[in-house]
Amino acid sequence: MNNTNENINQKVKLDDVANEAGVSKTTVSRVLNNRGYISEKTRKKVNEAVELLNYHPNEIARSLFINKTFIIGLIFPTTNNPFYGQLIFHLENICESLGYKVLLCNSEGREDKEKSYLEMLQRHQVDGIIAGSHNRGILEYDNPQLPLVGIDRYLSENTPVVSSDNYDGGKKATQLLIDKGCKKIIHINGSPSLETPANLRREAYEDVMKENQYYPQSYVIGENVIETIFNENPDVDGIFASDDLIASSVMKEAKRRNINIPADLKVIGYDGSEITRMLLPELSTIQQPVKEIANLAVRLLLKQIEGETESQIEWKLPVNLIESETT
Amino acid sequence: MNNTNENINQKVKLDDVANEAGVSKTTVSRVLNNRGYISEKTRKKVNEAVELLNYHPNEIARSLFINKTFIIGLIFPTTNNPFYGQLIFHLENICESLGYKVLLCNSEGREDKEKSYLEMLQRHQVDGIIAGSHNRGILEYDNPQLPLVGIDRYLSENTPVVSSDNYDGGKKATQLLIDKGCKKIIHINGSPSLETPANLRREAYEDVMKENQYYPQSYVIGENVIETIFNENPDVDGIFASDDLIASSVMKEAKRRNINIPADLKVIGYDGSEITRMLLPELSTIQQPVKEIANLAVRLLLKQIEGETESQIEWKLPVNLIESETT
DNA sequence: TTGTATGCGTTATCAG
DNA sequence: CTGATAACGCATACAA
Repeated sequence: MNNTNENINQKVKLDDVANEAGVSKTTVSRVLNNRGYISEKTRKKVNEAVELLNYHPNEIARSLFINKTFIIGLIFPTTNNPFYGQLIFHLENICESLGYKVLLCNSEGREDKEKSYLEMLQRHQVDGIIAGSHNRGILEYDNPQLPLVGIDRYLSENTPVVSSDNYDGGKKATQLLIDKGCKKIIHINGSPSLETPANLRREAYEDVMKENQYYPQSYVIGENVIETIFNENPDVDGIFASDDLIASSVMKEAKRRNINIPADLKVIGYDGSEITRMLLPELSTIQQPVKEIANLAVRLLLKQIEGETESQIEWKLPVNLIESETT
Repeated sequence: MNNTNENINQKVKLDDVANEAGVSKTTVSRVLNNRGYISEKTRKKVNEAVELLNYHPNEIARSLFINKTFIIGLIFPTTNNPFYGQLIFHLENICESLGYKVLLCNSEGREDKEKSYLEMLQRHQVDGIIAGSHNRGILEYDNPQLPLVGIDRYLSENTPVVSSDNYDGGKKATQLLIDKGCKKIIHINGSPSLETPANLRREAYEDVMKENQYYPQSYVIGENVIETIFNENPDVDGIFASDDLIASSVMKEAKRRNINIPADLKVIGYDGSEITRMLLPELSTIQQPVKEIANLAVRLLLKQIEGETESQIEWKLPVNLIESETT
């Protein structure tokens, strides 16, 4: 007893604290978790022993017993992207404030990685998963046991999806270009076959174009799309890109071709994440309410974890048009 | 037996698989872990049962037994930053490829958060921690039991630090500005009191300036530094910022003041992360070998985890000067 | 080649 | 108010 060296070579456990304090481990557990009645004297003894031995409860053992890990899995394409970087920051932040930790998974948009991550997270007994990526939704996300929320992504029939109001965003972007006098407006987006809510950006674009008697022309992101667009449409005077990175590539290519923005070509992007706003403030864009999206996603997930049911599946949060110099 | 509904309302465990296959759970465990001799027949039976019941081993229970979680804690200021976003992406990627998962912690550079994360990670029995942030090194990072690696950050006396060759980077940046004819060069950096390896960027700057008979002038990041710099030094013609985000702010302020870059003012940053290169390609910068840093950090950590010792503490990886339009 | 019994560190039940 | 004991799901030593 009173051996301050107990913690030298081995992790100290409940038993060690109990020995040090001269009580049973049940009592120590009770002190630590504030359960039942304990005399002030033993409480003090125990706390001193905890302090002395620098004891840290083993969450793994605890998790095994209570059958809950307080861990949330996050599956997104990559943190190396302004939008996802910001989203993941907020997701982690909110989880942390609610006592949850996050296991991070960079799927790189690859189905095989996503699949193995999903499996891994289940083995690790995560309490729930928040996933988003512009992948097809074929995955085994339909385990009814597993609390799940998608961000801008349909995961399975009944899993909640949180996203910005993509349709409204697409509408605002297209309308702005039209209002600014563009006649030949082109839209760039991911493949429609991915069936993500981001498709609504395209739908809105097409609807607004038609309403204004213009011919909608959407290109799918891929090898040299931007060059192709310029080559095939020398008279293009407006481009609505479905994210800011693409918009920045458009700007770069326009510069290379000596096309003046905004005089000859107007460009608007989508996302409006902090880093993009900082590094490319001249880009007009549709800003997503990233923090609110993260917040809602976490709350919907926790509801599921706590067994509450929520009938609403789709959640759309309002976007914000940022008019800058490229329009 | 042969009840396909066993997995409806409860997590299926080893015992369930054993029952289904008509063997003991020891046998199932052996099949799953490829240990000892098993007949082809039982192996097949077991695998079928696993398939049928959609069994996922409980990593938590496994971790408890083998006293290892295969989880690495990552403590960094925020994923909402091009450099850290990219670094964390690679760290996670490399860990994943080696069978480790990562618990993500956004410290926001706050000491209190960092402290509580550190505690949390230990409770969760992570196998090791990789941390980086421009904080002071006062934390309780000196638990000799806990494998640890710092990135651009001194954590404690003997914990390995991986960083870019900050001194060489600072030298290259400063020398470039001098070579380009700048006479009045100013450096912006974090507080020297933080005692991070990034201070070497400042040291190199000061050394090179003195060598060239120029007067070194360093400003510390803070409220309105950039405005202050321009106000106090109307004749400044070169700025070396210790990261690209600051450099971009310098560019913005210069634009506001109608100072022409690079004609009247040359600017160089530090980091050269992918996103910055994409969104602000015109910025000259010192590029860190992010992937190599991540790779080395993980390998050094795993060495510690596996009990190998490594005497070298400081690891400096070569930087790459990217000359673009701002110089 | 397979099965039984034990323990990893914790919490909860129940008895004292 | 406190302590002994079982159980969480798994992997190992030891038997058979």
